[in-house]
Amino acid sequence: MPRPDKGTRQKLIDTAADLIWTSSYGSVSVDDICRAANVKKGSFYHYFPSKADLAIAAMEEHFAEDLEPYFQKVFAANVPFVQQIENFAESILEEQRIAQEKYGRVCGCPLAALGSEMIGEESQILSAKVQEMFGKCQDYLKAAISSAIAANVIDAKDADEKVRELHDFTTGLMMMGRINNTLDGLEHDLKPGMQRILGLAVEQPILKKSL
Amino acid sequence: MPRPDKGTRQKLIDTAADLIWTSSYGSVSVDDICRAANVKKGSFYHYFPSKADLAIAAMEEHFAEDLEPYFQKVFAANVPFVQQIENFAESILEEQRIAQEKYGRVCGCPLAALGSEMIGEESQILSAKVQEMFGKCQDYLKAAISSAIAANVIDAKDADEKVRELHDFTTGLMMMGRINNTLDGLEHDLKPGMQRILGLAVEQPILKKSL
DNA sequence: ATCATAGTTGACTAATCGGTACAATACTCT
DNA sequence: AGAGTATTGTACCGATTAGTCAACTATGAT
Repeated sequence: MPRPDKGTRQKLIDTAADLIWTSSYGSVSVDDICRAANVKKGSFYHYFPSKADLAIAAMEEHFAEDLEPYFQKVFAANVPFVQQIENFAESILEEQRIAQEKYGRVCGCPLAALGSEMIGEESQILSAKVQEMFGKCQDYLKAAISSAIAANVIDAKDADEKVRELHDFTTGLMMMGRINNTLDGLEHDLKPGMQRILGLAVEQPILKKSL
Repeated sequence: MPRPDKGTRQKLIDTAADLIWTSSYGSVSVDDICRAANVKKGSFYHYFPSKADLAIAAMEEHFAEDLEPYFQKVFAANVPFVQQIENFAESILEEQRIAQEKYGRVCGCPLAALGSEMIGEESQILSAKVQEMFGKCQDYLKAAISSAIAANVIDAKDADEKVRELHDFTTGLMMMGRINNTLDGLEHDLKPGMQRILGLAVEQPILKKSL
C-alpha cells in the first residue's frame, strides 16, 4: 500500500456532510463538494463511485462517530431512566446549538432532512439507509424504555408506541427548528414534552410555586 | 381579453404540486412538470416567471383551497374543543390516506418537506413562504386553544407553547410517515398524542376495561 | 373585417449536471 | 534506484438544467 489515503477521502465526507446538512442533497453538486474540499473531481470518483455513495458514507460516519457514541453514553445502563431522558434532551439541544454556532443557522436532523428529500423512485438506496439508521436509533430508545417499564419506573403498555412518540416528537421539533431557523421550540418544549410522553414528572422551568 | 386562460395555468399548478409533493422540489425539473402537464415550456414561462414562482403559487393554492377550509371547518366556533381536536387529528389522517391511495405512498406534510429542503442561501423566498403559511396554520390552533384555556376546558399557562407542541408533534409524525412510507405512526399516535399534550382525557383505543 | 392581444409553440441558449478517460505524479516496497 | 501502484489533475462527455425568444394562432372588441 503506497500512500495510506491520509485525508482526501475524509475531507470529502466532512465537506459533503456540512454542505448537505446546511442546504440539501439536491442543491449540492459534486463540483460544489470538490471545490469546498479543495479536491479535484478525479479524486472524488477515485474514492466514491457516485454522489449517492458519498452521501451514504457520510451518513454512516455520522452515525458511527456521532450518534452511536451519543446513545451509548446517554443510555448507559448505570444511569437512571429519568436522568437518561434528561441527558437525551440535553444532548440534542447541545448538538443543535453547536451546529447553529458553526453554520450560522439551525440545521435540524440531517437524517430526517435527507430522508424527506430522498423519497420518490430515484435513489431508494439513500432512503433505505435513512430508515435503517432511524431504526437503529429507535433500538436504543426501546431498550431504555423497555427496562424502565420492567422496573416500573414508568407506566406504559407498549414500549414501541412510546418509542415512536418520543422519536416523532423529537424529529418534529428538530424539523421545525430547521424550517423556522430557531432553537426556541427545542429549548422550551423538548425536555418537558419527552417527560410528558413518558408520564414522568415534568419539572417546572422557572417558577415552582403554584397559586 | 381574448381567451380566458381556461386550464393551462391550473394544470401546471396541480401537476407541480403532485410531482413535488411525491418527490422533492429539487428533483422535479421544469421539463418534468411540462411533460406531465402536457404543456410546452413556452407556456410555462408565459404564466410563471420562474420555477420558484410556480412553487409559490402551488403553495398558496394549497393553503387557500385545502388548508384554510379545513381549519375553518375543524375549528368552527360552535364545535366544542374536545371535538375540534378529534376532528383535527381525523382530518389529517384522512388527507394522508387519500394521498397514499392517490400517489401510492405516504407523502407527509408538503409544507414541511419543502421548507426543510429550501434552507440555505438560495430561494429564501420559498422558505419564507413556508414559514408564513405555517404561521397561519398556527394562528388557527392558537385561537382554538386560547378560547379553550379561557373557558377552562384545558389547563395551560401558555397557549403559544401548546400550539408549538401540537404543531411540532403533528409535523414530526407526518414527516416520519413520509420517510418510512407508513401511516402506522399517524394512525396510532396522532390523536392520543394531541390529547396528551393538551391534558385531555385520552380515550383508550380498543379495550375500555381496565384490570 | 380588422386589429390588438392573450395564449401557444418549438427551437434555442449558456451553464451546469454527474460521471469518465487517461496521463502525470507521488508514494511504498524491494 | 527502480518497479509498481495509489492518488491526483485536466480535459472532456452527453444529458439535463432553468430560462429566452420570435413566430404563430386563436379570440374578443370595435
